[in-house]
Amino acid sequence: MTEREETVRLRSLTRPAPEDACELVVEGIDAGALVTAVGRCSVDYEGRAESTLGPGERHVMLKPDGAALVHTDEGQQPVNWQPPDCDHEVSVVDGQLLVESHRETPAEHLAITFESVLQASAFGLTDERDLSLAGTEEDLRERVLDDPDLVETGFSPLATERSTPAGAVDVYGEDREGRAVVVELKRRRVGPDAVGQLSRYVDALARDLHAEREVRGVLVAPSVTDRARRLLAERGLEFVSLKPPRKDDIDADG
Amino acid sequence: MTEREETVRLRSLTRPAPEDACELVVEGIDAGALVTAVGRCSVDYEGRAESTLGPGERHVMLKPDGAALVHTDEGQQPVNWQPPDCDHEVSVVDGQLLVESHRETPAEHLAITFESVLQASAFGLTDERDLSLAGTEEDLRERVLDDPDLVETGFSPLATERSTPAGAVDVYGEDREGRAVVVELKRRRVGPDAVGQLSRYVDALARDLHAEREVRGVLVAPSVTDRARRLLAERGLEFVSLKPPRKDDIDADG
DNA sequence: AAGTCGATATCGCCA
DNA sequence: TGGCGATGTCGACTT
Repeated sequence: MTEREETVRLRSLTRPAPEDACELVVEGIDAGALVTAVGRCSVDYEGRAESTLGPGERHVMLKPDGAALVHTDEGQQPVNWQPPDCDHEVSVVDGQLLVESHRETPAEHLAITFESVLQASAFGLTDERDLSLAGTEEDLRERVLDDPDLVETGFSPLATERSTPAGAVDVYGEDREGRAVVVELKRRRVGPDAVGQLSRYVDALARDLHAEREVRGVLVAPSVTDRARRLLAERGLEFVSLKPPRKDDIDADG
Repeated sequence: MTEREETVRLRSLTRPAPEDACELVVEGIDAGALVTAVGRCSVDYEGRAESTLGPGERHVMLKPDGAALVHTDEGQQPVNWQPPDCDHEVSVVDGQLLVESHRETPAEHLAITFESVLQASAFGLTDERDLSLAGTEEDLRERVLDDPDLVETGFSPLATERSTPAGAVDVYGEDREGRAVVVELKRRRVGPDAVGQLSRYVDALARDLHAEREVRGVLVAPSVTDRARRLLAERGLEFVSLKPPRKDDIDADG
């Protein structure tokens, strides 16, 4: 006989006593719910670095995959967090709700101590999570492979992610003269770091190929900064202005 | 005459009608509250890239600084978001709660359409926000400046953030022989990118200084990957193993 | 488990 | 405001 148990969609408590908040959070985590607790708390972290955060009112989210987020009223990023696959422990210590999250490799521990809880909620969520994203570097690569002349008339792509001792080259190919060409793609305006990356690949490939073989390096991006342009020139590297396609462009290609 | 208005600490609705959810969210935003809405929704984004996300149950957070976050039940990162300083608009369209967030420079628009709302809350939060963090690259720099012999016996730091045509050098100094030394600091194990960064600085400084002047490059980090070690060797660069101090070490220094 | 690199990276600092 | 680099970056993919 099977007990038909309806998934608990929502449990919520307003200004709960620490023991009641603890029970809701524990049962929510056990049930695979996304749990939130809002209230005045302090946060201590120790792991890859160390941090302490004095008392203040914050929004705490515990996800069923083991992630934890502490958000203040400002900023896109959480002020403290734990990544997915952490173990959450919830308890009441000295009359205060204590939420701890821990993982190994690397060893990291987060402790959130609540002076008071304004609201605690447990949400049973289901999500297909089918995000469709366009305008990435991969889209730019497909654009280049579809029409290599956008890089340069007569350019012939031979491989993507071609490995070198310095890392994998985005697009490797030959120009109309048969010279080796390393293409580094960036979806947005680039600075000196991208030039360094391209330069590394060109150097590594020049060592790998026979010495007499010339290797050209081409940075493909919407634009470059002044400093990046100078570095490109110093190293004999080239730049081609190209943006990742918009969704409409991709559709039109079909 | 001043009306003494107590800050609304918490307003919350369970399974509200779209109109009621809309009112709560609008008034919450106007009051400078952190607003959350949990429910089944679809999300469309257009800006630096483009994305669509089909229906699913998610947690939406609107911060008083203009940030917006859409969290699924998985992952540390939001599936969609807007950065701070965006303008939020809330309305009911075709009987559905619609939350929009927009900014210019760059032009970005986020639209969240709710099929249903499980819970909507507005939290009036106050936070001193005094995060203390240790174990950063800055801590590592202070450790090196306090005891330059940790880099090498006789090393003399002359400047931090010394500018070069390729960017600013973390620590610039001289070795016991009077040779110029570029030190690049990293708080954690490094890969090829850090070698490229150091290499750029050394090249740029060698150009800037008189040609006969030798410029050494030293990467200071806890450890390096194999590939990074090979790249260092190829370019005649050096590595010194050093970690950022823990909080206890910093205290002991005082 | 570790290496490598992209990201709507975000964030802070400085010119 | 844009450039530049750090981040407890995260996340995906490969080895």
